[in-house]
Amino acid sequence: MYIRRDIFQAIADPTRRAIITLIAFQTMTPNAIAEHFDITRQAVSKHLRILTECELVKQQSEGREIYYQLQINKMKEIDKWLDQFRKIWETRYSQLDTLLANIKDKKKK
Amino acid sequence: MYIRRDIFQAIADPTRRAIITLIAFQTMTPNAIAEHFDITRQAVSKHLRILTECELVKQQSEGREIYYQLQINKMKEIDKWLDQFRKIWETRYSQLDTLLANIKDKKKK
DNA sequence: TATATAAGCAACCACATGGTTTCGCAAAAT
DNA sequence: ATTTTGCGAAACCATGTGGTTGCTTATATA
Repeated sequence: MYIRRDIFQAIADPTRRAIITLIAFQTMTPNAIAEHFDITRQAVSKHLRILTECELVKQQSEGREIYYQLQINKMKEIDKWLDQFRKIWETRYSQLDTLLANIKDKKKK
Repeated sequence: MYIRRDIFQAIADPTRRAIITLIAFQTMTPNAIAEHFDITRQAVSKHLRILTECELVKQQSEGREIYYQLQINKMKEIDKWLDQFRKIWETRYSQLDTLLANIKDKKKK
């Protein structure tokens, strides 16, 4: 067993996914984020630490407040990983298209 | 705490991601899969159980062998979740395009 | 200056996770 | 008929995870 702190582990937790969605459009402070959940601010802080560690989120201090911002580019890593499968499902679809075309063709004859 | 057995939790583990990639193109038996890793066949079996539970994988018995097949369509759920962010990063890119266009424009003048 | 507020950190806890070994069972091979 | 093989299930173990409470520090505000 080893310490994993990658983006896939980060998005595994539903609360973390909700936080990501929440701050996707505007930066937010831990307190503001915590208001949306039934967990303590400290728990939110721990989630934000994990998100920060895998660079999904960036801090921005403003006085005693810390605004957290989603690093949307990091999300593309998931998209990139999906690419290998996207190729497959597109192929399968085109095969289905061919199959359907053949059936159509046979009916005509 | 509650039991999570969703696709995001399934792909959180690196070994599980490797298994998914491995069987993406051809069905494989647990033994054949286990040969690719430094873990026991039983450990692979546990991973396959998790993948089966969230319907990422389907079994296909053939005598005493069981072939595991990736349900590629299930992978689209991740793609679907990414959609909300895809919109954002495409907007940011078009904003960047506008910015670059403006700079170009100013140079001309 | 004293106090309230925002946030991180540390210690703690119950339960989840990923691995192992051992076992049992059914199918194939001898 | 006996042995080998392929597999899953169960019990067990160390470590990870997600939450809590309590504390400290820094900035605002009375």
